[in-house]
Amino acid sequence: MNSASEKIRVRFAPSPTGYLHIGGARTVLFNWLLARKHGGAFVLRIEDTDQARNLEDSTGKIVEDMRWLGLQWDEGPEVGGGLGPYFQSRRLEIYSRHAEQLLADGNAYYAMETPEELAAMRESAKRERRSTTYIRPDPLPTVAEGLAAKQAGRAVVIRLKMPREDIRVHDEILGEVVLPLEQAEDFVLMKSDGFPTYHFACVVDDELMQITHVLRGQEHLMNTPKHIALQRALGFHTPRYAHLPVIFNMDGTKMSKRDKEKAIAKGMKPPEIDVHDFRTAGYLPEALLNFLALLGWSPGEELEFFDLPELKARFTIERVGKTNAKFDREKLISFNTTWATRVTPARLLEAFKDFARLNAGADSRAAAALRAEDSFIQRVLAACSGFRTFADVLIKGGFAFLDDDAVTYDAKAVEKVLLKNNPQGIKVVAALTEAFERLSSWSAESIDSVVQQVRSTLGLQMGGVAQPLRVAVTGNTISPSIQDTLMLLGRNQTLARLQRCLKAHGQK
RNA sequence: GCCCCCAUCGUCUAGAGGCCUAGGACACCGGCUUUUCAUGCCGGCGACAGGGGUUCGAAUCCCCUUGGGGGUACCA
Repeated sequence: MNSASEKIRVRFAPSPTGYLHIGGARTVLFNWLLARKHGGAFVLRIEDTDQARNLEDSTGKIVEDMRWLGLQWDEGPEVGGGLGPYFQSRRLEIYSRHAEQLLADGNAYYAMETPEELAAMRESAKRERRSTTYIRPDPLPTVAEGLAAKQAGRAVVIRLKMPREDIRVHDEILGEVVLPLEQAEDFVLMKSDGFPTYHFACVVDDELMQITHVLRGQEHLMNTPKHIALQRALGFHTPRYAHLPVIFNMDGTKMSKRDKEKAIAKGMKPPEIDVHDFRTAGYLPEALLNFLALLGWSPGEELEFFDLPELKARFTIERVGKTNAKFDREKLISFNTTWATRVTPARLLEAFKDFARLNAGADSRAAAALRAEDSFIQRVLAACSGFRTFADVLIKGGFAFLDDDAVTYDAKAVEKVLLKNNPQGIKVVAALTEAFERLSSWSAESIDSVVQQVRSTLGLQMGGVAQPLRVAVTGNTISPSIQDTLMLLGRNQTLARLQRCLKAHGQK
């Protein structure tokens, strides 16, 4: 899509209203890919022009999520660049200057309708089944009149005089899109608070930051004619546009932060929506990225797994699809399971520690894991292989990080496995304890021989021995194989936990 | 309401007129493995929204219908 001579410059322009949304992450990824693919530049620009919606430290959060994904920008917050500032709130003079030019050229005008008048216009438009709501004043207020009104304290905005013609857009993904301007109206450029609207700031900044390709969500498609009209009025060039399909929930609703609140209200576990949610839930960025890439893009071959370098090598805008996609969490989980076995042990360790840090405040096992030796964490990870997310590692292997007396017993497991049948399980635990006390060497083989011995002595099935043992040392019915479980604990800890269990649940 | 976009298995998709009795992956179902939970391996089920054209021939091109999505702000 690029001529060889053109240096590609793309941007991601989020408004700082919270964490990076999963859909935004996909947009970041595709922009990053396009820039890296062609040796271009990836700009991060913060669109903080809505004073009411800006959230404290939102930029910091977005930046952190992008870094976690491994999608570094070349210009923008924290890294600077020659075409800044990269926060729109710090570019106010630039927008005013361009607004004045538009006013002077007669391409824009001051408008002074009150909110009530605008509401009335909307009403009548609806009644008359018109698509345009705003009616251009005739005659237009002069600049002098606008200034005077502003001076008098009235709320005054600046609107663009839209040309009366259709606008044809060539979209790199959608193809030719004809947008009849019959229904486009004179939209606001400068708000009465002196801030530019999104449309205005976006067009001015894209020009000044020399953006060549605009890759954004399809919800922006209908903004494009406005932007093109504005570019023409300003004498700007028009970048190439590519509108990405939208990502939805499996039920077809939009993935929104509101889903979390709704789930909580219903007493259910909130779904992951923001990148940060997936990070906290124990997903690998490798898996998330791979999954996201395949949401809207396809390599055209029957290949499924890609890391960033491979993605970079294969990505082309031509292979981005037009159809909206649903976010299949099951498939993401499957990707995560696979990626956990594809990354190096060192990388897996690093990712797990990141997860543990994020969860240390809420989960004692995560906190305990942070105090463990790296090599020990790796042994736990290996013993839990096949896990879905790191959250499952905590469930299955968390017992290994805890101090012996910090182990809590699951009431149901204790009842079912230890206490039932006057108490069958406890007797097994007692027998095992004695046998293990006599065992001097501690290996998977010796552990296994003891378990087999006790099993045949008591005439039980394997499960009848392994489960009581598992509950006794981990407090629960889920853990790695019994040999791995005991190897992780070692002889001393195993014996300590067995004795503690007998003390807590055994017969006096 | 008006404008715009989209349309292949439940989901993500391959397919750019004959290679298609439509391929892959996830999910699902069945089997194997098994000391818990998972993983892993093998097999199975499963789609071109409907109707008209164009063509020797259409999932692929055109039109209509239907369905889904987006826009219609002094939000971005």
